[in-house]
Amino acid sequence: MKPHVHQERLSELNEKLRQKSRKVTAPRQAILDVLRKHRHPLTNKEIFAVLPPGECDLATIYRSMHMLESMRMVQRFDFGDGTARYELICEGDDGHHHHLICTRCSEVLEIEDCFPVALEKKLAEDSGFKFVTHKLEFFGVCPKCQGK
Amino acid sequence: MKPHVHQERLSELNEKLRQKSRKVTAPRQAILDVLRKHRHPLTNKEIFAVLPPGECDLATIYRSMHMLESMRMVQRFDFGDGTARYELICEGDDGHHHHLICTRCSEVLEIEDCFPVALEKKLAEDSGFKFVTHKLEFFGVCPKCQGK
DNA sequence: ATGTTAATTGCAAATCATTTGCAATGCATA
DNA sequence: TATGCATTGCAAATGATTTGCAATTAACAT
Ligand SMILES: [Mn+2]
Ligand SMILES: [Mn+2]
Ligand SMILES: [Zn+2]
Ligand SMILES: [Zn+2]
Repeated sequence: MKPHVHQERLSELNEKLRQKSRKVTAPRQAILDVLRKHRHPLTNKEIFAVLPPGECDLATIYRSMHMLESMRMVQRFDFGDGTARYELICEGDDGHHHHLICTRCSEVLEIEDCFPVALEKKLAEDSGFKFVTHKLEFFGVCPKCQGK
Repeated sequence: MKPHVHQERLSELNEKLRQKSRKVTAPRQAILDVLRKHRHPLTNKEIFAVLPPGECDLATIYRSMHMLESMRMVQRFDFGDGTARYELICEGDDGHHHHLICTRCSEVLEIEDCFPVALEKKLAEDSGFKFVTHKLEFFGVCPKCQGK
């Protein structure tokens, strides 16, 4: 890959990792590179499949995603099929957003709007709950799949 | 259990099952009885635990829930912990609703409001998707758990 | 009431995603 | 370069769910 891209990523990684006595390793760099190239959430197995053979063990990907999630570098999503998906969190973004998923071909649309924040507040007040968040995903049939 | 309750449930079951050459069996009746007694979603294991020993195999519960879901007698929910939960669908209801779950003690509050229907329409128009639905769950810390 | 037949069940083994133990390896810092 | 702790690969363990199959049973026609 291009050196400057590598450097850029590395320094960004360094920043966030060094503070927590975490190491910048080849597997972690490789995983972040994969996530960079995709705009939609990926499963661990998908990341593993994209990675050059022998580059990184699947168990390492699982461990890495947990770590990256805990340090807010990736956001975890659940499409209801029993498999976790992860997306890189962009600069100055909290990662919170939603998707519209085709139930036939699994195409994914990124959804910018986030409604329930308003409802969230109301819920928190009414229920006495604090730190209220939500998970929301939309499902439907995409234009291509509507034919049959 | 009381005879008339049994009859009531049995006839309701009969109605829905007979049409599809499905059988009214003891395990299915027992499972529905358990769901009747609970207002919040239950996992298959929870249903299994409540059932009298030897009443029904866990695999049978899994199979029954699939069937009951396919005939719209139960609604499946996903709280993001990798375990499916099911709730009985009441008469004249489509089962669609949401929850507010305490991330500390797992207490569940049923949420009546459903926002995203409006957003759903807009999404469908903008994207060309059809049959758009959504899954939405809220998470937070309940009053009891806020102490520490 | 009894027989026929297809649906259903229990049980064990198989799957699938995810986690974990542990010895070997590799980063960060002195 | 040496040291120490984080990290990795690999294999085995877990936990939820599914599945194959022979035995059982509900539904319905004798
Ligand atoms: Mn996304
Ligand atoms: Mn509910
Ligand atoms: Zn949102
Ligand atoms: Zn809703």
